[in-house]
Amino acid sequence: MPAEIELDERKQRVLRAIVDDYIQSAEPIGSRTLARKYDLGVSPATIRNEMADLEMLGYLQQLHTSSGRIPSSKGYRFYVNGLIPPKPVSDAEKALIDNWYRARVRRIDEVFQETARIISKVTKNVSLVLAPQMTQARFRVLQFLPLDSRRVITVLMTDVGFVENKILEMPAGATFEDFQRMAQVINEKLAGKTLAAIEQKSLATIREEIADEPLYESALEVINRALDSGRRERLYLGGTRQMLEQPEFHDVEKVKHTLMLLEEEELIKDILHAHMGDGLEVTIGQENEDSEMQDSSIITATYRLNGELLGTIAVLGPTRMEYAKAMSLLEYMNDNLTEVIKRFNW
Amino acid sequence: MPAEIELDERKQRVLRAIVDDYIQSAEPIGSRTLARKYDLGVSPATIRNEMADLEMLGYLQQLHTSSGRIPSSKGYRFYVNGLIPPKPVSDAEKALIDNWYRARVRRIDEVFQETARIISKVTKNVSLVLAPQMTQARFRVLQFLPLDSRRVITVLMTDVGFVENKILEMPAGATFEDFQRMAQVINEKLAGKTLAAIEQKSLATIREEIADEPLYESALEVINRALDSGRRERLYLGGTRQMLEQPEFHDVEKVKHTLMLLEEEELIKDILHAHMGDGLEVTIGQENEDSEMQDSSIITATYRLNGELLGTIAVLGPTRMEYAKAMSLLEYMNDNLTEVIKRFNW
DNA sequence: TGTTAGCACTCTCATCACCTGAGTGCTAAC
DNA sequence: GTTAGCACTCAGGTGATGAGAGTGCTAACA
Repeated sequence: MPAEIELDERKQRVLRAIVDDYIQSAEPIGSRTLARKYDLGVSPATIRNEMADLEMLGYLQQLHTSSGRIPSSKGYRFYVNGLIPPKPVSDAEKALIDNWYRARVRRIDEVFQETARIISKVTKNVSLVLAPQMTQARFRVLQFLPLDSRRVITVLMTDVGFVENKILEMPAGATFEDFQRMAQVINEKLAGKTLAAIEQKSLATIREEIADEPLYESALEVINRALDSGRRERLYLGGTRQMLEQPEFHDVEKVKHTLMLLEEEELIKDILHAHMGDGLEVTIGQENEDSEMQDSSIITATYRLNGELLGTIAVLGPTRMEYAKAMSLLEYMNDNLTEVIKRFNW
Repeated sequence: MPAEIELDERKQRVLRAIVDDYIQSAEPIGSRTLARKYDLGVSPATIRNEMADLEMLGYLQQLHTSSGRIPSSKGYRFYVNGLIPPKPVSDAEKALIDNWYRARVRRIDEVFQETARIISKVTKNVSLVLAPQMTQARFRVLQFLPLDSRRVITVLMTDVGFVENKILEMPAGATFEDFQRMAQVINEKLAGKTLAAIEQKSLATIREEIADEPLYESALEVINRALDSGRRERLYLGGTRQMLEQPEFHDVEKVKHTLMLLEEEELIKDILHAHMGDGLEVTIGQENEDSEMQDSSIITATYRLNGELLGTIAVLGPTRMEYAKAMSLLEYMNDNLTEVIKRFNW
């Protein structure tokens, strides 16, 4: 039976009023106060009946016999799918956000850090930003630069300006020319390849060719290191302070629990990956597969550049969350992020 | 009147027992329980008299008429100066710490991040690590590398491998040779100078000389940016989760307060600078000048390399803190940090 | 037949009185 | 100088009480 038939128009109005109110107040609400605060055109008794029905159908729940109702995961889901009032990001907020970026962002990683910060600041919840892998970046050049008589700086660059560098000690017999030769071989082999395409095989052939050079091990290490950190997706967090504003976290134990969860970087990344799709995705309470997340909701948005999937931004909070606000903010930040990244000549 | 005369031996023993106990339990303690738990050789009544004296002299304080005593700032001070039981870092802990560094640290900034993490993990308090400025690093070379027909990568290096890089768009008429020429001028002027020594004056002369080159503004911007981030001391924080373990932070408001304080990066840096001296410094509760810190203690240690002041590491927590443990840990981390930094060819 | 008023009932939460336990200061005896 | 004893204080737990917000059910009404 489709949802449209399951809930008639009045039930929907009641449900919406309850969710709206609970999102604001974090308190269960009963029929009388609901009738007083919202103009539903019917008496508390009628609302009571509707509420009883809604509870039967699983949209509401009651903490104990005589307290008001609160929305269940199913209730929030219905609300998000159909009842949610639009709450677009205001022009003033947009201007604020733009300025913020301009003032604070200089390096590319700061883009992600600031994005996380902004999201948490506005939503007063934890924000997650998964920065893109750089496996699609192309190997540009490996350079050795003499530092002094016994040391060289190694610099590896890709076409997005991603740079890995290390200082190497020259062994006794080596000269700077040895390094130059070695660099030439490496550059010929790897130039233009994506980091993803540089596999052990191509490294092995290089290894053979330069095996008699001094320090060839170190040179390969620099490359490997660049590959490693290029493959690594970085996760940026924000809002571990802001979340304390939510009444849900007035209990220190809950705070601890959430912080523990957030420390599991791999787990968080997995969750974000699972939601990586197109556009906005909202996962509410018990819809989460992970048992740790059953009383949290997470909203994710995937950002792309030229059609290519780059990463994900997300808001994580209690199921009682300002979905409308968070959703439109994520949507805006998503577009914005793409723009900002473009500015960085990604 | 010197402290040695002010407190006779028995008073000292009583004070020490009280501080030891309070550091463990976080509860005020009274004469009877004190007599039961610690073998002081006298009756509760006698202890009561001593405690009354200690309170008169300002070493103890009472929250209300009939609860036990807790140490005052002055009490902690006396304890730290003379009564503190040595609590050296065990060999097992040392091994653990070493492994930790080895497993997690690859880049130089990770050294500081991990140091902060270790300190907070062991002390269950907030840790602060102020990383050294790089103003003493020497300008090594500015390089332009062609990326494609319209873009170049700019890389600026110092003798400690500190690298700043940016991708520049080439304007219509410019050629790569223009950049090479420009780089030559800049390198001649700046090579070997410390970042601190590169002032507006020398930049101005360069500006004059290359003013007719395309994109000279961008080149100078890269240099300026390197100077900026070289001058900036980075602050690493750790333990905002661990601090929740302390009973002092069972109240969410306190947590908020501390997190707010920690967000004031400049303030924190000022505080660390103020304590930058030689060796270990302990500042207890009301000894802090900042009014926000009156019920916190901070222990700082300054690390150096070849006699040169590099930075500061610190533990920040409630006045009730395991001073002995924190102090010996900081001392050890201090030495350790110097060693690790050396390994990075700083 | 759907809506509403009324009523009895439930449950949480705040308040108050009360008691207990841990602590104190003071005094007198050892 | 030390200690036992005693009267006193105060925080925190326990239990009773009542208010307030909520419910479900029934009967009356349009």
